[in-house]
Amino acid sequence: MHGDYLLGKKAAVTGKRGLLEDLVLNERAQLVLISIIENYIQSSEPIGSRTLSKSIGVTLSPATIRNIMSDLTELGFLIQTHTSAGRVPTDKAYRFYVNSLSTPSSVPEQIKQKITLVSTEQGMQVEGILAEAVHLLADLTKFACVVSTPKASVSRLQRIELIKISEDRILVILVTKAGVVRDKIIFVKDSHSQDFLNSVASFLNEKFKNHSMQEIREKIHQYLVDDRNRYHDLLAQAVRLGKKAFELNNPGEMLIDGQMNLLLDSHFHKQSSVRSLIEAFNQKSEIMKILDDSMRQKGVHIFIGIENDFEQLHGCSLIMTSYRNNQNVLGSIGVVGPTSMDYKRIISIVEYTAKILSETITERSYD
Amino acid sequence: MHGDYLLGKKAAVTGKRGLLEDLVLNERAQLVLISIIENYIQSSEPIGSRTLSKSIGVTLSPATIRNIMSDLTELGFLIQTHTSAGRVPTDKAYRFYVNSLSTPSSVPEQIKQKITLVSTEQGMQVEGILAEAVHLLADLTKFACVVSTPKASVSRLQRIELIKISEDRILVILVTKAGVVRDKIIFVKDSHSQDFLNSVASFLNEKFKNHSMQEIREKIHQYLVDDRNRYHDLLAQAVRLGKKAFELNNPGEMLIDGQMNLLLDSHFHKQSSVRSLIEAFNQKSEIMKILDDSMRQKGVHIFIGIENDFEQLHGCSLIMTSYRNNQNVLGSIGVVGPTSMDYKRIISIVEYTAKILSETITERSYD
DNA sequence: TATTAGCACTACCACCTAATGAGTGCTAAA
DNA sequence: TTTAGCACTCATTAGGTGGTAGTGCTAATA
Repeated sequence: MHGDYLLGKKAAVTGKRGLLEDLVLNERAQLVLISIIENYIQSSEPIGSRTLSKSIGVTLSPATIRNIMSDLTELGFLIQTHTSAGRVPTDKAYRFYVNSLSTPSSVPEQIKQKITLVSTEQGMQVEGILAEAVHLLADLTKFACVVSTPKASVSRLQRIELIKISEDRILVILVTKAGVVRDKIIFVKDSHSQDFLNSVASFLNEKFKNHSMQEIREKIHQYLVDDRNRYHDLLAQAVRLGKKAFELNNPGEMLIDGQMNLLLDSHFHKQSSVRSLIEAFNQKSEIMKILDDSMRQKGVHIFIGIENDFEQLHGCSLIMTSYRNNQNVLGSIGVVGPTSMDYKRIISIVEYTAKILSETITERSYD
Repeated sequence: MHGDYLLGKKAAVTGKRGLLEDLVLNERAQLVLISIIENYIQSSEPIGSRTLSKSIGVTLSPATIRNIMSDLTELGFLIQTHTSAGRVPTDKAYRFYVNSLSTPSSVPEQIKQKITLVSTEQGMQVEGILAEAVHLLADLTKFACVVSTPKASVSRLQRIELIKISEDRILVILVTKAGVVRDKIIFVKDSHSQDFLNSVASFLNEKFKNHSMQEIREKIHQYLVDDRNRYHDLLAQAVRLGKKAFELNNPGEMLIDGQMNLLLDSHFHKQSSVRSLIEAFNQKSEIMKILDDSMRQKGVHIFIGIENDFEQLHGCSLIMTSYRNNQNVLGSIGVVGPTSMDYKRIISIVEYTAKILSETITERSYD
């Protein structure tokens, strides 16, 4: 048993592990661990002491490395698939590795050029831009990629339009500040003239322009409970139609691309993991939750292995980040891949894609 | 050599094969062939003479069956993976099988109920209905399913609306008779007032309501080349804006669902076929072509193996059919699966789903 | 005391072999 | 025309072998 052998001074003095574990590994152990991880990311094969002793920069004999490996295994950073096999990093190891990545690596110029292409086409709808972005990301990373469409509740109103389609149907067009156009049809009992609908629309526009859908719904609710408004005909009708128009029936959507890429990856070859991947992508709501969470905080979010709450994705790592216009965070975009992905590379690509996506959407926004 | 042994009377008299080959197999040979196919569809394993002699209805000794099989092999209906293996049906056999399916089998009540669910939700956009339909189809068949959105060119105008979004941007809303709402933003040099846009829109509505986009584009082109119209200011502007508004920039889209289902199928386990499937679904335009073709003719279209023109899909069979409202064929929907799929079952499900989809969309149409 | 060399041991892997069995084609008898 | 019988083929499986890449432990070394 080597025990304290790996521990840095802090831990050696206090004897504590737990939360401090990252600090606890001495430099050489860190070097070995990172080296194993990077080798494994490249080769996808268990790393042995001899192999490592050659590829590692410092001169360390296989035996020494074995000792270190043995301790790392005991600390839960490595596992062996069987007695006489090399070591494979655990989720914990990847977490350590990702935490140790201080300087974000830059995206190669060649890839940057590919990503910039998204923004060229004019007049494209926001959904089209998102679809192109997620497709591009899937193509570059060769993993599955997801993007959520701009959240209806946070986006602010640029304009509402009511169009009489038939006696009992009204087409509602909502244009948000972010340039997203949403249409839906509402059903009414009494027929209204187009002129009347125009007045209602201009009333709603005046009242609610620049407010978020969330706010609008709240205000409408207030109008509704205030009895005084009953006697003002236009107002009453406007509120009634507005309630339907702004009702949240769009549950927030997401686009997926490159799901099949995952199945080329050797880590997902087992029948069982294919099945759970299929289930995962069928049940979009769970992935949606993760995307939503990533919207709330800044920067890139990384979920390694079991760190995400969705059991079907426990064999995967997720790299998520948000995109925005210059006013609001709109949605998020990210990658789903094997835990042994090349984090440096993928993180930087996701980050850069989100940046370009944000710029492209900002250009089209009305703020 | 048994040669004529299998041939029906017609062929025995004339000695012709070629196009008549279907007629050429005598009844017993047909029975054997169909039995092999149905067994193989169930088991996905090469069928031997002994197995077949048990499962087949008529009493035929393995030896007899071997003779028949031998001839069927020679005629190109069966192949052997190796000398001592059972027989596997060829594309030609499936074609024969599908042609021989006269009475379309009915969909089980249980599945019918599932399919009817699509139509329940009110106020859903057409795209949403399509997405649900294709998802359902993928779920029921456990294969990949595709659906094309209603073609812009054939759909007829219900209403156009022009909304000033900013000084140089106009939001165009097109509502088609089928209930599809398309929006796009066009860029203009000179600023127009909303009032002016309203006049333009009502002019366009009056002129073009009920016309197909294709027709409208042609008419606009005529206006443009007619010099007399230059001096009519509203008309000239209307035509200019109309040209942009009706320009076909929406290349026709399609939705895919259940791609990953294919990878559970044993026939696609090889690396190479996974790769070509990924390519196939990445290059949507080719699948789009097939969907488009299926729109032009009535009924269910079946492409077995190499019968479709898209090389990446030569290992697959496609079952396609169109959906419509009560006026027009709008698009098509179908399944991509292994050549050894259960044709009876899949065909009936595709047919029924398209029927329900058509009904649902007809309800929402404005004709 | 930390490191390393040496050694016994383990388990996968690739290769071979032989036995099994499901399938065939051919021939001769019913 | 059908079928029984037989020789043959070849994929698959199980068992056995040597090689290899890895381990852990111990003793020697710097």
